[in-house]
Amino acid sequence: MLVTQVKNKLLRLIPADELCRVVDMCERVRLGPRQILHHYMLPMEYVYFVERGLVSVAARVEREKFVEVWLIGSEGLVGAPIALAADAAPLHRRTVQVTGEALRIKTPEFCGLLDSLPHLRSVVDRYLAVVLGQTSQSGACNSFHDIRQRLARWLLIARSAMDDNEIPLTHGVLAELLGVRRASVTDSLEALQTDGTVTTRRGSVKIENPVELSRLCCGCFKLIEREYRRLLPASDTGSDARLPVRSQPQSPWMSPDS
Amino acid sequence: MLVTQVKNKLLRLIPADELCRVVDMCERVRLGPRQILHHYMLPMEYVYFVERGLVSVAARVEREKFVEVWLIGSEGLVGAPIALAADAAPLHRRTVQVTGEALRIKTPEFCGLLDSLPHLRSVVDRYLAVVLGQTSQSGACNSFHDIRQRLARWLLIARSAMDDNEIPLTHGVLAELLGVRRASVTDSLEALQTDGTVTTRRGSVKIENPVELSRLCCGCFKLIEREYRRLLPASDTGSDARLPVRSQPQSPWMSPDS
DNA sequence: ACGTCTGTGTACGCTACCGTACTTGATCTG
DNA sequence: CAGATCAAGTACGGTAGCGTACACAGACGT
Repeated sequence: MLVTQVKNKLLRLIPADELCRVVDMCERVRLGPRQILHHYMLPMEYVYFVERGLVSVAARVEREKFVEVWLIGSEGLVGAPIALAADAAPLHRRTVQVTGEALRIKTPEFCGLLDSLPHLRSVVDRYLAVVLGQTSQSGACNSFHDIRQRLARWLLIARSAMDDNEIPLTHGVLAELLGVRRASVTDSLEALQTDGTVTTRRGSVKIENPVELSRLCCGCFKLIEREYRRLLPASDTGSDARLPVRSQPQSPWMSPDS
Repeated sequence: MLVTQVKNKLLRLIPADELCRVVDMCERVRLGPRQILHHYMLPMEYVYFVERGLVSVAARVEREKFVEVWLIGSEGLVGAPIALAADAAPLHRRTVQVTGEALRIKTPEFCGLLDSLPHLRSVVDRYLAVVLGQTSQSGACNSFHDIRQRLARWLLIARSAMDDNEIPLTHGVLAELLGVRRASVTDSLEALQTDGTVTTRRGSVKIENPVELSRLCCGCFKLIEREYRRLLPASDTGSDARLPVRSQPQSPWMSPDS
């Protein structure tokens, strides 16, 4: 598999030698519509570095009723909590929401790589910190902001995760993910459309004006996005990104920048 | 400091030799009422192993308006996300809600210990997995269940965190934490009181019947509690528990300052 | 072209929860 | 003991979001 074709942003943050080791053990798979990558309360066979598409992680709140808790696109990894405890990811269900593809690797092999590839470990750890921030901020947002703002936040996060302004999902699916009525989504989307920030077609929402949308949204999105950028700065130079020097094994603590 | 007097449940899960190394670098401090252990967006100077009392972690949802995202008692650690990235914990504010005491250690020294004490690392990792589960489940719960159920969940989690049926907080504080009106808390508590599961005094709520309360609550609490027990089984023997460890201490990578 | 299916617009009554604010009761202070 | 302060109970109108339901429209297969 050609390393230079890897699109996953976490993988693109690790140096070429480690990247090769990882990619060698991966297989490229298609993420089919509504495919369940991980069932609720079952062991996780693979972890997936998403290359294209969108995967949602949802918590069970009732018999056969799930609400999304975080979102994974090409900036992330499906199954990251495995890195914290090999048996650590059973509360939630991972479902493909937008088809695409991913590099997948068997869980035990992934754990092995984490132990031998320090940059991979570091990137996954930092990604987990972002997920925790994103999830907790969204959770607070859920209990405080109205549906319109939460929908705006969701669309903006999805846009970042997919690197695409077009989000091919129906109102019904969006409603499920947000844990609200389908009709509420329709109403909110209409309002956003009136503001000129999005347009809708049957089965798809397109973000026309992200900047304006982000202004209409609550502050939660900006906090989440800033956190991602702070902990996982984008590598624009591909797999040859300059990588941070390993140093100061005694004290990796650093003071946050301004 | 006497190692045998350590009450923190995470510390009690690591073997005696590691425990001594940790405790040697800690100082025992009092957690005063309404004390802010970590301000929003500022570097974290210390991490705290809570020995008694209750600390809440809250996300900013508006100018000077915060909503709780998770809860820490003697079963946990204030500042755990530091273990994922030394600069990883700035989105939220940590406030003492119930006075008590804690063992605190300077952040850089904590990071150093993580790299040299594999059992400590393992316990903290697993605790982080629990926090992620708890936070995400609560977030979903926030957008789906009514105030009464969320209050019941909160009380049960607080009870586990404090190991005490008496939760010395006013309705006003509970309302702040849940992100709802003070009057709504009064109403819900009254309902729970009618059911005979709790009693209230001025400035305090006592759980009279945890089993029944947990039945009235949504399923979210049970999921959260089960996850804690699964990943961090209680050590009745003090310090001889065996949890899996990472094979390689490391992770000194720092993000390039931007 | 046809019926069929799935997605979207819209409506209606209902309830949980909100903002506000006033009253009563408990605790502290001088 | 008197007065001040803070917690808790209660009330009331307003509304966001709910469940349900139905009609219409774009897409699709035969």
